[in-house]
Amino acid sequence: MRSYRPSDYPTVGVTVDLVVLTIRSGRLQILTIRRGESPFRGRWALAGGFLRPDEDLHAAALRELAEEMAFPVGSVHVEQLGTYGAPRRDPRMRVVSVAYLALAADLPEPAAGTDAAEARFADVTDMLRPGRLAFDHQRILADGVERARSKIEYTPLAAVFCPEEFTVADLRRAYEAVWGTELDPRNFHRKVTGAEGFLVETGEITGRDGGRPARLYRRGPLELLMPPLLRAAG
Amino acid sequence: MRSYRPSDYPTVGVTVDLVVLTIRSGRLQILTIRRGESPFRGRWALAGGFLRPDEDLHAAALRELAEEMAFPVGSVHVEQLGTYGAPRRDPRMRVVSVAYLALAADLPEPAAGTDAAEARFADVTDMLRPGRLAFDHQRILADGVERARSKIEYTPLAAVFCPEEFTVADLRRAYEAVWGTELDPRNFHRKVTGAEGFLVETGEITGRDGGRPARLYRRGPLELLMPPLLRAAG
DNA sequence: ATAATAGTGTCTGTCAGACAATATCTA
DNA sequence: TAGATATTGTCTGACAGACACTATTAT
Repeated sequence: MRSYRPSDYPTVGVTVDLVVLTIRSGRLQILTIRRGESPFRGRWALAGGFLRPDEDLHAAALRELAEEMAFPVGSVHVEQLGTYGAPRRDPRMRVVSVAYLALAADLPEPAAGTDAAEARFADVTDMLRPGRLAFDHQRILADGVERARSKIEYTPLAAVFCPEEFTVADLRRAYEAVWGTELDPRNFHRKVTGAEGFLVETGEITGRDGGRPARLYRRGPLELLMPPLLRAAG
Repeated sequence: MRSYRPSDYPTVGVTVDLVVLTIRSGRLQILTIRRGESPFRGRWALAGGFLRPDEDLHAAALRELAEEMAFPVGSVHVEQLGTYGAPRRDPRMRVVSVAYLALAADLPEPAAGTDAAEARFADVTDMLRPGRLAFDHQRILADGVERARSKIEYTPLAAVFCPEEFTVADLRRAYEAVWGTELDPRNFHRKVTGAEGFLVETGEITGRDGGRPARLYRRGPLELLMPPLLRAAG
């Protein structure tokens, strides 16, 4: 029925929840907020909040991100992940949550928001275990991680996990962290440097490690990786 | 802010809208409903309606589908497409629409719903032209078509556009209709019959056309096509 | 020298696109 | 017979995984 009298439908709260992924210490990590109020008081949850009256969904996601992070929104990738609206997923009232996926390079320590007691990054593998996250956020996180894992197969998006200038090895370690696999450095190198437009050489090289210096690259203009990288082995 | 007093946030209507795609006369077609009331009265729009109090999002999509179609829900693929919530996308009130994508074999003629004056299938290429659809439904349709086009690359989903038993040529014509391209029948044949689990032979053959009879197949258990089919040429 | 990391070259198997050739029907 | 469609076979080029090998640094 497409009639718009408010009496026709119940009060529904619409929130925007965030799956914020980054790589720290070589491991894929997720931003979590410790809840300051009931239900699930003291438990960890995804960042999120209510959609505001005149706010687009995407804008709400960016706002939530900025609230939690004191954030340099430049090099962050944000995309809609999916919407979760099971009738009793929030015990207090009907809530439909639009989840967003955010991927970013090693972020500054999070700043706790208004009514969130605490914010931190936690290992994704840990938070994917049952009972670690409030509400249905474990499921949302699982969907977000799977989206990230498949998206870096056919887009150059893994570069957002790296600093502005990065080596091929940096990029490979980002893939390894997200996929949880090991890749052959030589085949990986050949593949990504051979993909026209994926990487742009800066002309500079590193000199810090105990090996041959590596060239530095920036993200190129390529948006779609054809053929895609394969998760099994690189 | 994650506090749940109703005064904190505005009234938001949540609807579920449907991009129902099928193939008729060799062309990809979309289910459209002629609107019976303002705004956009008399214009065509996607099927859809309000989420009910105790209803899951996916269940709402299936209900809308059944309402419009008098539907055999068996061989239909339904998945969430995305959520659209720009502040003034509906001129009357704030509406957040969760869009679903439904793919089905040649469907029975649609049955008009409660307050929809009329329902019909229309060519997708036609409805993608500006101004054909009400609200932001052109954008939602475009997203749905792109999702379908990419999804049949790496899943055996194109088979839902075919009858229960179908020939390799039937399947190829489904791909051609969705992608809007022509595929080499010989390479296509080799590819899909060679993909373990994509197709299961029924043992029967056709005899109706003016050529060599073709074997009949059913959908196999395969869920992910590796390597994927390529849109450019098959 | 040895360890460590960066990068190149090469081999082999698989699979894509192209298309010739064959099989089996209708008219 | 000609025409249409189904199916198989074959050729060639591109690219994957595997891995030997060279290059350049730190210790």
